[in-house]
Amino acid sequence: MMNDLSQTRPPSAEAIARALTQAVHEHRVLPGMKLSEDEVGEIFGVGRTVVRQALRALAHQGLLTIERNRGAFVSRPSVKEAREVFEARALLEPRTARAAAERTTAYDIALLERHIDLEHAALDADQTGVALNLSGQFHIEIARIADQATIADFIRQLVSRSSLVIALYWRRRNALCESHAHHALVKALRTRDGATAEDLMKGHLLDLLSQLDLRAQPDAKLSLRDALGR
Amino acid sequence: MMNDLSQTRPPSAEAIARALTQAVHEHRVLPGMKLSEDEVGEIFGVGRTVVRQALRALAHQGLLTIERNRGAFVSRPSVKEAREVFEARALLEPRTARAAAERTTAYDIALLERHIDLEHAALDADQTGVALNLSGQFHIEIARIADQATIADFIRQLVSRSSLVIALYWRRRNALCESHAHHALVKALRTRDGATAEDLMKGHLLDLLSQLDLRAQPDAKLSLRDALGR
DNA sequence: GCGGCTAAAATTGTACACAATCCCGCCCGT
DNA sequence: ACGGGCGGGATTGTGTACAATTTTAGCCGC
Repeated sequence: MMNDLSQTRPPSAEAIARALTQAVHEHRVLPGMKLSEDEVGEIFGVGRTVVRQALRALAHQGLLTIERNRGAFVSRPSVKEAREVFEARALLEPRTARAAAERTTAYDIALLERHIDLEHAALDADQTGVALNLSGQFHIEIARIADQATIADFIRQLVSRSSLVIALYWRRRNALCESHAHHALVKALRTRDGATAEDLMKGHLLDLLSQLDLRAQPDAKLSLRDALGR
Repeated sequence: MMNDLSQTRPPSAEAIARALTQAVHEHRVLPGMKLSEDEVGEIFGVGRTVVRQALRALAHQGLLTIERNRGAFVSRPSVKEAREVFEARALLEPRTARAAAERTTAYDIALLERHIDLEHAALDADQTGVALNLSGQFHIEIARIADQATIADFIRQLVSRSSLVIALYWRRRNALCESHAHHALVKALRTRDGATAEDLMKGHLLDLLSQLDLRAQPDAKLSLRDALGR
């Protein structure tokens, strides 16, 4: 699975950050893995300077944790951090969904429905990682529809960390639960029903939280590099 | 006003970021100002590498805006962004204040009251910038008391941007309004009155927002360097 | 005088070399 | 055999040189 970017021009730090982010969101790179500067640089064909920019950007976003003189590791949120992520989402997303409902256009609806279709397609193809990533982007899309760039940015970070939380604490693997919740949300948005959208989002987040197992302690020692398939 | 760090060891990127952040929060460095890498590096006695880390960190936080091949500038939030900042704060802070009320310890109360004293002292000394910074930190302190690290981080960013918004859109200069609101909040926290704390915080944020003039277009071309007093 | 073009100066972007730090295996002593 | 200390290897941290880009000043022509 060669990245087509490497053929043309040296990818920018943002491009590398995006690629790594997607890999983490799709659970191809798991919490605890180390991202060596040399390794990443060689993979993407850039010097360490650019890699460091990307890694530090992801660290500021909470996706990576940089330990001085040790390197960058995919974050492993503690149980407390996991709860905090969903508590923050509970504060931000329901109201945002309500605001989105009052601003949704027909084009937005089409986009969201197409998004859900992609989720289904990924699930049918047994690409749960891809489906999970799309599922997260659905929430970001709603924040975008609400026309709240600042909040959307926060939600993006929270969804990102949620991906880590799910990787660590998810209970069972059959993740086909979300589809209906998302579909119901789209319906509420289509009918401009802000109150329902807010309630649905709140319930949806509680649902997600309830499917986590926040007792166990995470542990893992993981290899690397081939998880990206390179 | 020499920074005592420069005498001992080269300050870290975090230290530089903190110093710059404080300077911006205290309105000694104003929105639109350019932060040249060489200049900052010379001031703090470090190479550009470390400066870049600090600048990029602040950019990720929203305090600076980095334009490629042009440099780092203190962000100048648009009117829309200004509204978004306070809308995000309205979502996060009231609930957080309620949570804080239910967890406040006697030590926290003492800390907050001492904090308010410092605000008063700064105001009496006509150091409105310092007072403003302390006023912002008060909000961060409440998030810390609520024991919500994730949300506290978001609030920290929002308070930071609020400082920029105030620099651009503040209506009148006599900023002695906050003291009472903060004092009332502490009282609610002391009595473990979460509902009142939530209401007070909500009102306080609306109050702040109402004192902004969000019609005018900001513009300024500002000198630099001596604003830091170096 | 004014607009556009050109070149030089200044500033940021990137890579690389070297220093600092950490990790791990080895060795030695008990 | 086991624990502590030591040293080699590997990885990250930082400064610096050079490349790319932008900006600005100067100049010419109109």
